[in-house]
Amino acid sequence: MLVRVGANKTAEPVPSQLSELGRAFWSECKYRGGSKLFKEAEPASHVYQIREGAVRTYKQLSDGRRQIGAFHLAGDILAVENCETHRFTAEAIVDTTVWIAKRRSLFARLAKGDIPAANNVRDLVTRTLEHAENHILLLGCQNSLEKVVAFLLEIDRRLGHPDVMVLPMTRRDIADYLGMTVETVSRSLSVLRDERILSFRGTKQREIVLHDRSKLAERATSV
Amino acid sequence: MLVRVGANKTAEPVPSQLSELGRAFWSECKYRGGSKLFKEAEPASHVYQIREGAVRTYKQLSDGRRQIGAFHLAGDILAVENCETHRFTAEAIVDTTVWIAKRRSLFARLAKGDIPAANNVRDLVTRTLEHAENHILLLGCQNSLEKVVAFLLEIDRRLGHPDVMVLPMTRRDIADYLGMTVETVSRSLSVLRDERILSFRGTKQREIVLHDRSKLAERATSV
DNA sequence: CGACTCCTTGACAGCGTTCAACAGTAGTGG
DNA sequence: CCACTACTGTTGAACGCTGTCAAGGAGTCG
Repeated sequence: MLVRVGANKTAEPVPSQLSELGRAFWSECKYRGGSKLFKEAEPASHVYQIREGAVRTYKQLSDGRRQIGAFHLAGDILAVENCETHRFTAEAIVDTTVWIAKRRSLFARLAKGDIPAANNVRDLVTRTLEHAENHILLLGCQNSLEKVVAFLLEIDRRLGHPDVMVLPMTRRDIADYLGMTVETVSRSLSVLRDERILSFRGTKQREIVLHDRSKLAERATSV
Repeated sequence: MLVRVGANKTAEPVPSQLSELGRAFWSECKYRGGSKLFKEAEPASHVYQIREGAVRTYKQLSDGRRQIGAFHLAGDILAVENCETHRFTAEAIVDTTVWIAKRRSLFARLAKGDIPAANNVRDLVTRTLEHAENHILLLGCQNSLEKVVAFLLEIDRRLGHPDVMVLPMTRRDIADYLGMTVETVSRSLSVLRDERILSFRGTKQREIVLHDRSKLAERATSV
């Protein structure tokens, strides 16, 4: 389930905003796809930085309805904004490597007046809020096709506009992120495929090639 | 539109978390219903504390669709979390009195190591995030009746469970907050009225009496 | 009074859900 | 290797919730 392998020893750069905190600050953990990093309402003891893989954060209702708040990809930092307890559950979508750091260590730095660290934390929280507000706009105002387009543009941007977009998440994850059903997600993707805006690579339906990003963006909701 | 009347001189207590910042910190402004406190994308120069009245914050799409992110009532503090620029528009719903303070003054305090102020700011931001995440859950997972029930319970709680709930906002505001149409909001309220869970006082449809809060809560979505 | 806004209600349509069937893939074990 | 199962994703058909359109009542303001 969870394997701590000690402080990181790789030579890769830390691709994030808290890198200044230094290597010794973090230690590495691995999670199998489907296992939880933490659960809603648990005490928030650590912050997480994704090194490889992907994580979904969600809230769930008693009858099983699930709302995914965000997908977290390599480089993303997680749970900085959670205070005493986690307000949602975090689950590895695929096998995932993360660096974790104790929140206490981080706050100790902040208390000592570490200005850059404080700025980084503030930036992270601001970005989280911004994402949530855009998500609210999407859920409240957009129709199904617009939602799927917005999702594709978001992931494409966050993956750095790759030739082939490899989605770690299932259609169900996408549906629960966009507040719709898997069937409607699938139908919307089929519409975009029929319009030659995208295609699936090979027989896998999780590898998407965007043929016309500007045409895709035209289908998006404009602010 | 906007009338500055100088530092506040009333004897009322400051009903909020930033009260320790002191009276001299704030000055009073009045806004007519419908006028804007600030617009999306404007530089964020002040923070706002509502003394009387109500404010809606929203984002708007180019075709007119509007998503209200939150309603702010007396005592609420606004725009602490906005960094360089405001990420949404804030508009007085009715005639509203606010205290405003320069962000620079607040940040100067934080920079000087004012721990209580920093904690208060962190609490405010956490609460804002929590509200946004619950809002996402509502918009993504709930049907129209559940949304209206959630709205009523939220306002009832924030007004301190009054005998008569006087809504400052229109049905359109409620609809744009819940991601539905005015007609459906109206129909949902009629359902609750027909079930004797609530009634309208007098001929005004903005004054609501909750007859059975536990029955109302049963209709709510449970986590 | 007329013009306007706000709200409710009815009729109807349509978007998205629900239900169902089916195909493709992956994993497991004989 | 194949059989079997579980899971994932797509597509079709029908239903129903919610949006759209329309009408009308009630309150407000000049």
